[in-house]
Amino acid sequence: MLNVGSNDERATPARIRDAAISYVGKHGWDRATSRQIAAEAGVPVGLVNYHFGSKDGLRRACDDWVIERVGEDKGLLLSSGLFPQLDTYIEDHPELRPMSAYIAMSLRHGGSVADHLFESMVTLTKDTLELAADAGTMRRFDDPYAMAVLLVAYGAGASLFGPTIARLLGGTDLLDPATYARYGRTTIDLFTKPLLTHDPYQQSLPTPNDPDLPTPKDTP
Amino acid sequence: MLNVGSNDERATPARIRDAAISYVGKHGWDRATSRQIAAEAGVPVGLVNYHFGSKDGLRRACDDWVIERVGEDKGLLLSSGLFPQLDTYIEDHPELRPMSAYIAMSLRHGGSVADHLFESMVTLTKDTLELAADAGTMRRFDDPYAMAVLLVAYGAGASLFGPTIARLLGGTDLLDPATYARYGRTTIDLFTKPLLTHDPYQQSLPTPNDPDLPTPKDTP
DNA sequence: GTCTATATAATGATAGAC
DNA sequence: GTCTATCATTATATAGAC
Repeated sequence: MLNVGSNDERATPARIRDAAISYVGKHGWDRATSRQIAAEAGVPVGLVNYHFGSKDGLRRACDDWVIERVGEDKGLLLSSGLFPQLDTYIEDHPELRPMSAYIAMSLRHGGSVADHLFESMVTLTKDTLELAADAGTMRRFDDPYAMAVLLVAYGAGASLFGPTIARLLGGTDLLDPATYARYGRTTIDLFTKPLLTHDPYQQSLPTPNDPDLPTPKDTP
Repeated sequence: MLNVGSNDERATPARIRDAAISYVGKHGWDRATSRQIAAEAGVPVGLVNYHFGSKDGLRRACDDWVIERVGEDKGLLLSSGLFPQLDTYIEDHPELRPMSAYIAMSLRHGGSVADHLFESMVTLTKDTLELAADAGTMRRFDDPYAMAVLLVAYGAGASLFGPTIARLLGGTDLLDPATYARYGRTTIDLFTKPLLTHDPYQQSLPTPNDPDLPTPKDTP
């Protein structure tokens, strides 16, 4: 029987998996229940465990599927929430939105998806830095890999706290034009002119006024 | 009766609250159960709801308590996980470790503690930037508040992904000397020399080699 | 493969003895 | 205030009819 009369021609395991990705992207695995996922997929609870063995089996299947899709689709990787600037890719590919939300939720909670994604993004960023250096838009670094790791972590912070950043900057969404203008201007300001006036690895810093207030980028 | 013979002279509500902060710092509120928290506090389950009404009441009490403590102790704010460089404060004040873990968990999941902490850290960072500018160790910015917001978000990303960063940099803990040396060197490298060679708000960027690979710090 | 019905365990919350 | 015992609900997982 080939799902005659159904309003969704995908195979049942795929429907359940996609429903799980969509629901977990909104609520996370901890709050998600097998019943809710089954309801979203339009199947009874029993089928979930029939096809995936257990809730944890479903989670592994979702993680593997997302990791596979991220490996195939560079656009999905770029819109994975590791750099807020790149989230606009989703607007042209709305079918990727549930998976992007699932990835963002995975980044919050950690696990294999977060690890795999972070590493992929580091590799891509390192390559991008080299291309930018070749093109002359960016300088080169002593430790390009470590620099890519740092930049991905920074981008992840900006992405995870995007709503908070937007609110403090006077907007509701970081990608709203007025809010993003201020955000982008600040980013450019930070990276076009040196932040620190001295390199503490070459000469000692002048003593700050208040030793109890270490500068955020100070070294121990 | 004043807890005669008990091995903990604190009042019972405080014991339950501290046990909740400790347990939730490790597992998060979703996975934490009233029974586990009560067991850690050495009291039966009934007492939890007697003193706090419900699990959600206990959560509100913990959040309020942490926010209050963060307002009183600047060191706790600085070691709240929003800048990995500052976590060393915990080593001198190990009694703050459970609350620091609770704060880190709150940052992952959002909520009132995360919002309050982020805003406090922005204010402190903005003041610190001004002090550093006065001392001559840092330049000044067109939009100091937005710059503080951006730097706190970046620091939060570095903190939340600290274990991942450490692993990719060849270590196990970001604060291990060898690992932190590489991390610190990269941070200094990033902030002592300009990253971008052109300011796109003043002149157009040269076309990159691959238009599908936007540079991480590009503007829309 | 799909469904209904159920088994088993754990949860938040409460009642009542002391 | 503190404890034991229990309620009602909900979760995951499974058994068995079709």
